[in-house]
Amino acid sequence: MDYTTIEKKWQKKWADTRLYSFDKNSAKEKKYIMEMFSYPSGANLHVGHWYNYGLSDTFARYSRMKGFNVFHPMGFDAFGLPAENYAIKTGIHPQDSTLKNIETMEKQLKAMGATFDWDYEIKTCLPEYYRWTQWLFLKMYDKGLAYRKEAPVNWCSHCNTVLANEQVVDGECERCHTVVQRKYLTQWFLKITEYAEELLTDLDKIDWPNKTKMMQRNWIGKSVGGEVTFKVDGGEDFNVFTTRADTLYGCTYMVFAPEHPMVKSFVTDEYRSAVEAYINEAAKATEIDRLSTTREKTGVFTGAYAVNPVNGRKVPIWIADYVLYTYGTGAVMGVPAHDERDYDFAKKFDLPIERVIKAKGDEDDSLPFVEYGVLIDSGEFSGLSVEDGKKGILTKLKSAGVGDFKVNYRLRDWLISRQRYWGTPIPIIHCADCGTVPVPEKDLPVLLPYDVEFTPDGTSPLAKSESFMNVPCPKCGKMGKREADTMDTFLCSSWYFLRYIDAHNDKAPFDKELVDKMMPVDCYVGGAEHAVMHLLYARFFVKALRDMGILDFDEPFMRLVHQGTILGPDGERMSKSRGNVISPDTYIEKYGSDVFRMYLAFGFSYIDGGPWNDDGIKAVHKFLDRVERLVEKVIASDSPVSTVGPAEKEIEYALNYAIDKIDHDLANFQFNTGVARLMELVNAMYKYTDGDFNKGFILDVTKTLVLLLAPFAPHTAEELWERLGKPYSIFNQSFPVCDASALIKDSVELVLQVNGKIKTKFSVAAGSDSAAVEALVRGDAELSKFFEGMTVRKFIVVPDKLVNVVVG
RNA sequence: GCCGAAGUGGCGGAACUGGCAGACGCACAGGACUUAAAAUCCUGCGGAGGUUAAACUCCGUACCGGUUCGAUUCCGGUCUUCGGCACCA
Repeated sequence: MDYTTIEKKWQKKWADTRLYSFDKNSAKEKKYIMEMFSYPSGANLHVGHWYNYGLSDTFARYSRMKGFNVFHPMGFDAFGLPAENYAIKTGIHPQDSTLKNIETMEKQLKAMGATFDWDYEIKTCLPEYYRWTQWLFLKMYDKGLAYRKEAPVNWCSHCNTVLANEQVVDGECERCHTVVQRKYLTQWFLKITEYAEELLTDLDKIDWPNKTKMMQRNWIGKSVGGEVTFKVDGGEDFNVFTTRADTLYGCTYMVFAPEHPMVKSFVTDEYRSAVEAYINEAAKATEIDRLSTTREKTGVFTGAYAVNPVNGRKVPIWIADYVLYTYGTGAVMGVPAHDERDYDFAKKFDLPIERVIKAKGDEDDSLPFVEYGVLIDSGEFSGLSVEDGKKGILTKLKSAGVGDFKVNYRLRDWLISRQRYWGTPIPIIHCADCGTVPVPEKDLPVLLPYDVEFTPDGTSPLAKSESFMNVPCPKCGKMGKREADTMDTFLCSSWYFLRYIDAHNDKAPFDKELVDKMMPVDCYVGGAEHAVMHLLYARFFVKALRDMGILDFDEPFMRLVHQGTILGPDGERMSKSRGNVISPDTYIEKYGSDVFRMYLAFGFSYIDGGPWNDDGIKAVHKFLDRVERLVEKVIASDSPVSTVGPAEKEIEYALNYAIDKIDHDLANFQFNTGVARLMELVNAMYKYTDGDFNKGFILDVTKTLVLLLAPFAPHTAEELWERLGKPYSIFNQSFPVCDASALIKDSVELVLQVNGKIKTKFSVAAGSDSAAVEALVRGDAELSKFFEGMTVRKFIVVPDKLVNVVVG
């Protein structure tokens, strides 16, 4: 078959007849299926796009044939750093390169022959979209969920610019190799931490891969403990968070994060220069390095002391970079006897180590001892269990007003400010008198000006546009300045699934009723690299919007599937520098998109991915040709047979087995085994049609075969459906239903094991109970000879599966 | 380093809740068809031993150990590879 030609033919017909146009008013049950939209980076679709979109489309087609009203939209995550960097390098404006890339990708996505309804397409860089991103930001602001505070950025003093983490290589700027510094800027945050608890508990409501839920749980990082108020000797109070309040008597020193603002106030003159030098050094280390448990601990004494509220004891205050300012209170109590990191630190700097927990029995008694035991040398609390000790100590501190029970989360608020051009402008005006003033709704969108100098020179690109920056304050009318930063692109992707549903609404981001009806997304497919950030931000957005009354459900994505990664033929991640990039285009030209898609379906376990292999694609090509020959052979046949005998029974079995399995496989994204079952069916049909056969019978089987093939190879199936004389379109047909009665077998084969080793196989009537099988085995000389003369200790029968005779 | 996964023939991969390891396909080998090749069709194909050929025996799911009548599957440990680590998206 000339796949390229028939693909063009059917793509045109599908488009002309608007076959995949979504009908909002359909009476059928809706199914919202979507893939993570793509970033319009390079010019052409990558194998990864095909793998994600092509096979999700197979799932969408299957869902459609299963009777659902499928909503399957597509769009582009069009803002972001790469386009801006490309512009800095080439001088081509991000908007021009992005829109051009989108055009190319649209064309290629259409050539894929997927069921996308392009009427609902989204491009996040267009004002008609980002206008509503701004609107949603303002809602967050109104609700008190958006606020400003100081936060560090990576700063390259040579390039005079903020660097993304990606642009920092070994602590240096990737372009000029200047050592990157931490610089503090006032930036916008969204209060995702307010939703920490719900983000954690609602994971139980959704059908997501366990590993993804686990990663989100750990990212949110709930710890139950308490806060203890210490006092700087001769200075202010400060809090530390601890999950081990029971070890408070064992606190022998205190550690502050180097960037903690209090450090400057209590450091003594004698230690000031050493502390400042350390703070500067610490500013260079990455967070990953700082959290490393094997890295040599560093730190300096500040000269100051802290007073332990439980016993009035004074302990030295140090600073060390293993304490992070962003977690807890930015200060921790050092209990070296019962914490690994504190132990390492105390050993290195020769700080006292005092044991306050003893093992319950004669367990391991070495330090650090991090197990739960019994309190010792802890005043009135000695003798208590760890659990009771925590409660007792915190209760006492609480009544004295120097502590309380507290739950802490590792999750931090979401920093959304970006000192870049190619993003959604933050709709805020800074006024000398009124402070931060939101742009009134009627003035949205705040348009991103086209003509802006975005080469890095120390300020946000937008700050350099006079016409953009200088506007009257909406409150008092005096001249103010616009916010010059843009938003993190993760904001664009935190609500696009809502906009798809009502993509052209120019009165609101979307119609509430429509969104409540269509959401949540029934199946969301995308890479595991988004397991935490994007997927957590989107969940947060939905919960925040729900609390504002903008929508009425709790979770955006009911089911989540991660596709794997297709590697280069060498087993390495595809990259231009490695020269192992497989371009789909050359294969599409040669074999067509059905063959390409079906190879991706057959050659890999969907969630694992794996290395590309040219031989595999030939195999699929061969298979589709084989299906075509079979169809032609059946149509052309004038075989006179019309009887239905054992051979037909066998085909019935093979057919229904295939329907049953393929149905299950498609529902579970197990495309590779689905194709394998199709191949088995085709093999059986070849055997059956070798010689004379019942044409009427096999013609029906062939039609069902083509229906089963349709989600995997849509163009080919549509073509074969037409050749079989069936009416357009195969995608308005129902997916075949398995006839369970054809799968019932009279007898089954059982395995006979002796001591777990297979000896032989034998047949029994299907459904025979254990007693009957045991009697049969014992009574049959051919079977019992395998354990003749031995003492049978146990006789295990697993009905319809096996027999294991345990002898001793 | 921390968090989360993965490891099965020469290769891609299969094995639903612990029950015949290797489905399906590739590669390879042999055969049929052909003047020949391609295409197509048929047969074989984890390793070692064994046999004229079979039968049969042992080993085998990264490695070490455990639970169990029985482990690719569950538990503990080790190694390797991959994803994420808050400004790539």
